[in-house]
Formats: sequence, structure tokens, C-alpha cells
Amino acid sequence: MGMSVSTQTSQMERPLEQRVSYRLSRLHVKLNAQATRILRRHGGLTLVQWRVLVMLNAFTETTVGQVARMTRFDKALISRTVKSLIRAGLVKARSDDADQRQQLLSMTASGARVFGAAAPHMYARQDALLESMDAAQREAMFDALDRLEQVADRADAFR
Amino acid sequence: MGMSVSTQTSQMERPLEQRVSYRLSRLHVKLNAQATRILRRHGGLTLVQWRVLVMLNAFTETTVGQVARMTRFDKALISRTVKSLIRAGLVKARSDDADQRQQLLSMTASGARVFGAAAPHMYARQDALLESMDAAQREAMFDALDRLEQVADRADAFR
DNA sequence: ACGAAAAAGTTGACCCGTCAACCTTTCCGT
DNA sequence: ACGGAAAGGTTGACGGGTCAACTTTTTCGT
Repeated sequence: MGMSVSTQTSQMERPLEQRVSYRLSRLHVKLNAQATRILRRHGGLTLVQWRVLVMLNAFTETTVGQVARMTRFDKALISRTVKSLIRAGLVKARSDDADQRQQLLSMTASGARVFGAAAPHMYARQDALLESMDAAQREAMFDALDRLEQVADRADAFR
Repeated sequence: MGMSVSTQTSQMERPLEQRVSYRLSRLHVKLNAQATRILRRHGGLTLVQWRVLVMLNAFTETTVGQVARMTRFDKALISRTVKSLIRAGLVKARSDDADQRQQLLSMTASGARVFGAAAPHMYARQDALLESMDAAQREAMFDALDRLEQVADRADAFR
């Protein structure tokens, strides 16, 4: 392991462990992989399908566009995912008389069953994550996430 | 906009805004998109290419495997990315006499130039992110990231 | 010192997610 | 009330990223 360590530029002013977006990316990948595994074991939903069902569970009769905005996923992705859910019989769509462009989506009984089977495991995981911190830490973290998101948004304007 | 709001199940016990992995994912997507944009403007590197060059900048003469482990990216991805960097003339490889399986990678002069052109912008962005928090908040956040990562790792074992 | 196991890397197949182009329906200013 | 702009959605193409299979080289136990 004797790697010559002569980093000709300053020996890493910003240790890797502390670079924000790098850490975030690592954690995000890990959590996603974990969620995907849980879903595969309990019903076989994909992560995006799960997120769509979460939305349909919270808001009965939603549309593709609304789900896309709420999840911040691309509407193309949501469109395809909804199609897959309809094909699988977990979601049904009925056309909206007031606006012919959109369709009102809702879970079928079978969709609710699949969702209900996966939910406890997904929520248990979420709880495990939150319970690793006390209230103050939790608040500090969400606060940090808020700030970072704001900075990212602001910086977008003039870069 | 009169969307009927009768969510028949409990009106969202866990408000979306507070779900950890959801927030993380949102922020991650945003930061990634921003970094990608900056790189496109200043030299045209992709994000993975950038991350590889960061590693080559910090550790002269590294290997594909080491970069993969350090960045936590898949080695297949690193292998392809390194190839693209070599094709672009930004990285060069020389075979290791002591181990014929691996190749020692380093930046070319032109690679260093491209890296040097993008670096100030990327680091400025990183600084802007960190400067949105004071020292205590920063520590709280990294602490939170550590905990979450640990929990995720531990949970992997028995799920 | 031999053979099995492990490590390094490459490749192909595949899915996820994004982008841009496009079609249809609705909105809205004049 | 008409025509252009905007909103909803779908589709095709593409790059990013993962997984599994495979080759070659090295390590290591006996």
C-alpha cells in the first residue's frame, strides 16, 4: 500500500469526506438501493412506482402532471410509470369531463393491496432513519437541507 | 384549481416535506444538475469525468479500482469513463511492472488544463453551499449524514 | 510449487431518468 | 370569437449508472 503520496498540488485542502455534494450523492445512492431492495422483496414495485402510489394514496384522483410536480420527477418518467401501473392493474384512470387533456388517476383495490403490503416496511425504514437522531439533530438536518436547496436554487439564476 | 382534497386516509401523517430520503433525493438531483451545468459551461466535462479527475489530481498514479472505491462509483462506470478521458487526451495510462492487471493513471498536461479551468467554479459552488451554514450547523449536518449512512449500512444486513 | 480463490478490469445487456420534439386541448388578450 | 400562447401529456433518443459474466493476473494455503 505504499502509494507514493506526493500530490503536487496542496494535499487536498478539502478532504473528500467533507465535500457536500459528494457525501449527499453517496448517501442518496445507498438509500435508494436499500429502498429498491425492500420493494423488490415486498411486492415487486419499483421505486418510482412506489412514489407514484404514495401520491395516489395521499391525494385521491390526481393527474400525471401533479404527481410529477410533487415528486419532482420528470413528467415523461411519471407518464411511463403510470402506464406500467395501469398495465399491472394497480392504477386506473378516468377522463376528466372538465378538462379533456388530463386523466384522473386513482389506485385500484389491487393497487391498494400491494401498496399496503409494502408500506409498513418502507415506513419502518424511514422511522429507523429518523430515530438515529434526536429531535434537535433532526431539525438541524432538515434545516441544512432547506438551506442547501435554497442556495442551489439561487445560484441557478446567475451561473 | 379546486382539486377535491378529500384524502380518505389520514391526511398524510408524515408530511412529504419531512421524509428523509425524499428530501435527500430532491436535493441530490438539484445539486447534480447544477454541477453538470457548470461543467458544461467550463470545459465540457461530464460529472463522472470530473470526479475521476478530482481523484487523479489528489492522488497521482491511481488505478481504476482505487478510483471506483474512492468515489463509490461502479467500476464498470469508471472503466468506461477513464477510457473516454484517455480518448480525449486528458488522461494517460502506463502499465505497472509490479502488477500486470492494472494500469497507473495520471492526468496529461491538457487534462490538468481542463481540470484547472473547471476547478475554480466547482470549488466556488462548493464554498457557496458550505457558507450558507455556520460551523455548528455544518457539523450537525455532516454528523447527520454520518448517522444516516451508518443506519443504512446496518439495516442492509438483515432486511 | 501447484491449483484454487481472489483481485483488476472489460464488456454487453439492461433500466432509470432527462431532454427535446411533438400533439392536443384549454386559456386569454384584443 | 379568433388566433397565439400556454398547459397536459406522450413518445423517441440518449447518456448515466448497475449488474452479471468473463478474462487475465496475482495471491495464498497446503
